[in-house]
Amino acid sequence: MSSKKVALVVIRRLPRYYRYLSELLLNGVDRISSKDLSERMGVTASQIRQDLNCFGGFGQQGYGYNVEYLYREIGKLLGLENGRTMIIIGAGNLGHAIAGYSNFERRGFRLIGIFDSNKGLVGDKVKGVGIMHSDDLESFIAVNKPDIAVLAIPKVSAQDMLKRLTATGIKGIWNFSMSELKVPDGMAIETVHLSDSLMTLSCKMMQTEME
Amino acid sequence: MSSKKVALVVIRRLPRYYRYLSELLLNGVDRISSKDLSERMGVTASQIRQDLNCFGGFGQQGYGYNVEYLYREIGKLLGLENGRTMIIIGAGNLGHAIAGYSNFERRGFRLIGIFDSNKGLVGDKVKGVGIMHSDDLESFIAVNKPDIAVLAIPKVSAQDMLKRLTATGIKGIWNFSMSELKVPDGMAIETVHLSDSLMTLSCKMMQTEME
DNA sequence: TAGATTGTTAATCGATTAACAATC
DNA sequence: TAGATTGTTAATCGATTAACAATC
Repeated sequence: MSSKKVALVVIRRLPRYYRYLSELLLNGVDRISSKDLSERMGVTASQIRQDLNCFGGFGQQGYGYNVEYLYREIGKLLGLENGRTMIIIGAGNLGHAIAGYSNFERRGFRLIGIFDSNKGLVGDKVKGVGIMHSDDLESFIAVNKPDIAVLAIPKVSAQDMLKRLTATGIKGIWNFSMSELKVPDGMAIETVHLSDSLMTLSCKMMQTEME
Repeated sequence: MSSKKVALVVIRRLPRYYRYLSELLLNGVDRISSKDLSERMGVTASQIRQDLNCFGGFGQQGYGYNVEYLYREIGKLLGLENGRTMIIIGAGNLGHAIAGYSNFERRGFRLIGIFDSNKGLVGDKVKGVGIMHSDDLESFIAVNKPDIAVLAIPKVSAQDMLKRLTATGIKGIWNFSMSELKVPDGMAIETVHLSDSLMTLSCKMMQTEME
């Protein structure tokens, strides 16, 4: 049933198209050609057309793309119209920071719970969402069926937690723990490797320093 | 002088090699072949050898690689032996989370200052480092010469702040703001796009959902 | 209709993998 | 020396760019 698998490099470019289209929309632009968009984004027009055609024909020959239509279609591809709900596991600094990140709501993600294994934190509220004890995770998920779990816990507990989450049938993991987690089929994972990212910056600095 | 430029895809793999080698070292393994390492990491041995040879020959025919030596050499490539110092700009949730992220110290990065434009926060300490007012940024940099500035501020202020930082001669920017920042030659930037990452996860979920 | 611009096929480029001679 | 494994070249694969026929 599934059309042939879309390359991850293409998927990773969709959010960027989405952001640019969102801005065009805000500026009242109602149509755009791949050439025009390519110049604003600093990519080739070919790439834009190729990328979009992985998912279907959203444009019209001789006209270009309708900004609002394309924006909404890419939103659908990104699953933003599904009204994703999420829970954060780990109410440390990082958990708090993610909870406080207002941009997610703008994209249709809704935080419905925060969990921590420290009983001292239970009952506190972050952005109006209460912190619950990790022991109650399974029962909460069974009732509220969140789409995404955000892992903001130390590396050592991450693998165990993933196992528990797998059993609950949760569909997406946004992983900030250091671990290299393997997820079963039918589950999606996206890892943000902060420490790798900082080392990459440092390496880039080495390169520029010796130019 | 610079040997031919190393591809970014290769640079981005170095931190991962570094982590694996660190673990081998911890486990007392003192030599490893590209084949053995490739199996542990789930990549090809060819790729490991190609990647390493972008920077020089670190191995020995018939023997493989000395773990400690290779670990230290990759550490050098990553600039981890430079003892990088960093400042965080923006003491909101994200700034706090980054400050509290102990993994950076382990890799030789040292936080020496935090700045915020909110006078109410000035004087507070995070992880033993005091929050200063943004007005004092330039004078602080002039005296303490930090290597890296972490941008944990809203999108609107990011472009301005980058301009100020450019004037100070700072060499690396770790950017958590939404903006697509352009940096001048001689400056390195690494952007962490949290909201793009979350949308990517959501898109991956769409793909797995329809399999 | 003529002009514009897509969707798509073909050509190019770069990155990954395979193969093997060099050598420890 | 023989066996092992690198460093490096050649082959393959995939992603990007160019070109153009289809068509609005």
